[in-house]
Amino acid sequence: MENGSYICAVNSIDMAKATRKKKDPDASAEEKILSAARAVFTRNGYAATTVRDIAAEADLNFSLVNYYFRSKEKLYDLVMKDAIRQLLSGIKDVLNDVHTTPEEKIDLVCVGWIDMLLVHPDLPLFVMNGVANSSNDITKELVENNVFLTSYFVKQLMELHGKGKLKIAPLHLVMNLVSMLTLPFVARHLLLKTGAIDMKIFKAMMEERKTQIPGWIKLMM
Amino acid sequence: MENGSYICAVNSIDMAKATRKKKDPDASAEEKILSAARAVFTRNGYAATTVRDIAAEADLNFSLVNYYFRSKEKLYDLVMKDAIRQLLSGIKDVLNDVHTTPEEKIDLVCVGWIDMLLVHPDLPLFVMNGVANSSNDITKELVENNVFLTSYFVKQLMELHGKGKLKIAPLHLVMNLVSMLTLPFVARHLLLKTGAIDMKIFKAMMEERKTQIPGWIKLMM
DNA sequence: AAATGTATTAAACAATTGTTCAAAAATAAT
DNA sequence: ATTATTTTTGAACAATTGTTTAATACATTT
Repeated sequence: MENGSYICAVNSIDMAKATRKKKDPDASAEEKILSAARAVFTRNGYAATTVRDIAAEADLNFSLVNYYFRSKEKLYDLVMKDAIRQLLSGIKDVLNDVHTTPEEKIDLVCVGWIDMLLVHPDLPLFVMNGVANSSNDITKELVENNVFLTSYFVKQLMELHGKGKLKIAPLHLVMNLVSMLTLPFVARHLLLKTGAIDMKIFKAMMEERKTQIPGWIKLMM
Repeated sequence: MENGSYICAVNSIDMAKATRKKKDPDASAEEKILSAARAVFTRNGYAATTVRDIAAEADLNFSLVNYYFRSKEKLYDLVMKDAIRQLLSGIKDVLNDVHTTPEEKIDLVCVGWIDMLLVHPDLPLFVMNGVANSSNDITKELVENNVFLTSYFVKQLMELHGKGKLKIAPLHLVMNLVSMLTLPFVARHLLLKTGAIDMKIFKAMMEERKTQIPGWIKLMM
């Protein structure tokens, strides 16, 4: 890293922190804060989260949050960028594989996406809120992990659509796929709080959808 | 009523500015605060909204907010309950109509729901956030407008499903319907900010989906 | 052991928050 | 016109916020 870069040297105090050597094997404080921030931000959102909440979750003095991450906002941006990557980067690889058919991609995405959401069910709502009022930094992360129009999957679909071998418009197909995969997780509190279903049934349904959604999508094709 | 209630269009940035100026001078202070609260809460959420923000939006002294509504939280509960009603009560009537077939209900719900969301595109995300950390009062409003398991529509579907005249499980059908209708609005900032599509294309696609979603759903049946 | 650098703590900071309250202004009732 | 009631205002409040800073504890290097 360019320690001596004059641009960085302007703010020497901040840079000392930013370029701090992590040779210490006991860097658990920074890690603990980051993972605590992930938990609290995801649970309560940016505005409802305090620096002291994060420190309490990490069981550390609250000054350490600013010591390691300089500000609440910078820490949030970090967490949000990770969340976006977690949400999108997985399906990005699948959809850009040149050796699989569109049908195979759909099968893989459905299983992978739902498996991921079963582990991180709050991620979609968290990211959607973050995107709504996003900084330039976050928008950049979005573009880099964008998968909706630039993927090889969509390219394959557009080719089929041009030949008349695909009924549905590619963008509608992607919308339907993402919608059916994601919204149940976003809206699950509504189902659970009203007593419509319980958590056990919800999980079972999501397991079913791993194989059913590909079938429904293929009916549209 | 319906003067200051959720007046905003799909292009929330432009419309928010346009409608912010022309406030009804004849509206009472209480009404002005309520409609201002609707706008600010829906835009920024509960925690990021201050009583002074609401008063500024209503162009009134900030003490009047507590004078008329006793507390920020009570005002928020009021707005949230209205939002839930706005979101769910419409489709509730359609789905409980004993004189229409399931197919007819699907047609009506798709048009009505998308028309509503084109006028109030921020409503789903706002309500989903509200449900996630909801009070008993709000949960009650949810149950009363619950439509997912108690509706006549689902009853019709379960009867067909029992007779083997419906392939898809009723609950999955409802999930798919609501998902395909709603998620594009929740996730639209992601599409817009990445430059995948612009607002004009988005609106056009939503118009298409009014008639296409019923077709796709019927393929699953 | 001494010196140096890093990690952690506690205290303090100004700014902002929701809420209250008494006085003032406006309106209604007598 | 005088009184009574309601509406509006501005100031004040205690609590909480993110951030900074100086002092302390710990670790590593010399």
